[in-house]
Amino acid sequence: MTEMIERREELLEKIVDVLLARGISGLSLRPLADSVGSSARLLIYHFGSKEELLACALDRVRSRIAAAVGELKAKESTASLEEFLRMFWKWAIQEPNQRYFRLLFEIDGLAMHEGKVVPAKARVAGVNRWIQIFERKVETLADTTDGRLGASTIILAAITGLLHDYFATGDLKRTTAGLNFFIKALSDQVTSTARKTKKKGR
Amino acid sequence: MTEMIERREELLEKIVDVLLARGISGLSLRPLADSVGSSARLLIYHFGSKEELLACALDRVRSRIAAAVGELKAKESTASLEEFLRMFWKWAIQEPNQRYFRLLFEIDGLAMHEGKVVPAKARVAGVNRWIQIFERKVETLADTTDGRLGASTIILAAITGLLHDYFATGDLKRTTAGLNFFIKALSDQVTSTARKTKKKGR
DNA sequence: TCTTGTATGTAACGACTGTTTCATGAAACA
DNA sequence: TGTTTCATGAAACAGTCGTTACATACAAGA
Repeated sequence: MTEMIERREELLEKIVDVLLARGISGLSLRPLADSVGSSARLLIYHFGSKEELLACALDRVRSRIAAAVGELKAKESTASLEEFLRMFWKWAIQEPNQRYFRLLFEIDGLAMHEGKVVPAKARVAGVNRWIQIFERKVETLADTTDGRLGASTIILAAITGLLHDYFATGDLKRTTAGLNFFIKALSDQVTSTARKTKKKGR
Repeated sequence: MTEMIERREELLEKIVDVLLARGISGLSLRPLADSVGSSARLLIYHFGSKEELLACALDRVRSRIAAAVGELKAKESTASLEEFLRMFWKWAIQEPNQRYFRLLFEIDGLAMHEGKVVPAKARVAGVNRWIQIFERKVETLADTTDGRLGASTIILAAITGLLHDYFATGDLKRTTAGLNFFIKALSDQVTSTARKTKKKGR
């Protein structure tokens, strides 16, 4: 009983590694099985079907990411938004974290059309749904809930877009320049919001 | 001779339509052929191989996009950066233009790992490489070439990220709020840059 | 009229897909 | 010891993949 679950977990970790290294599209059972030292027969035996296997593996990926992001957040909990953005960027483009985002981008890309290539469950792991990372950092940026939601959204979008750009072009200098420009614009927003808030006497 | 090319062009247009509607991943010859009223045999006959076919089709996609973007740019050539960004957003999320971006996101996603799923040629069509769209609009945002490159990069990244977000979540209200926040931050940058430039006596 | 080249259909090829069937070994439990 | 359960391998299944061989029209040029 426990042994079976253990073997499953063991396989799952290896599968996740393969997924992170080689991506999900075009992945088929036999080569995957070879990579993890197993057989297609056994993968089906342990997971029931390929779809279930992928669902489990991607769930595991999400857990890994959540844990890694949680660590980063805890470590930088006292950082300002600007500092945190720089930390996050630096963290996101370095291995092995970069692989997480590459895989998420791939999954989001596959979900752009209605095909059933990626199991439905997996989509919840997409790059979006990350808004809450910045939730406590944007309080100085806007004085309404809607404003703060917009601020979180654009911050996530900017980071997402910059990562997307960097992964596709490999141009670290230009993308970092983009981040710097963004952070500068945000800082100015902070001061102007602070000024406005003070003026309103809040 | 001409007839053969004509038939090829005819097929190509239909293939592009299918590509835009259904995406590229998992697309195989026989179903594609059915959709365009042909046969796998003939697709190979006309294009030599599936890879060549996809390369041609994606090149055609890129042409269509370039033409559409060219029109938009010409129409809004006198618009300010802020106006242009709103126009571009409105234009990008409406059909049929939305399909272009969905396909580009899918292709970029597939290119995140080294698989040969997408023909090499196709990658030049990615969402990046669009920097020059904003090249003449960012002059007021920074006073150095590097600064302007950073500005273009973050503008493209923000739009890219917002589109990515909208396509994945369908949340138009929040993503539009994000765009508004971004445009406001940009406007403030414009005025502060203008102030600085004036102060410098340029 | 005969030849030649273009267009198309039918069928097949070999490789690969996810999955299943059957067999067997080993271990745990009665 | 006998029975049952779990783990694994070998092989096959039915289907799809991109591609090709073969046959056959039809049209144009000699």
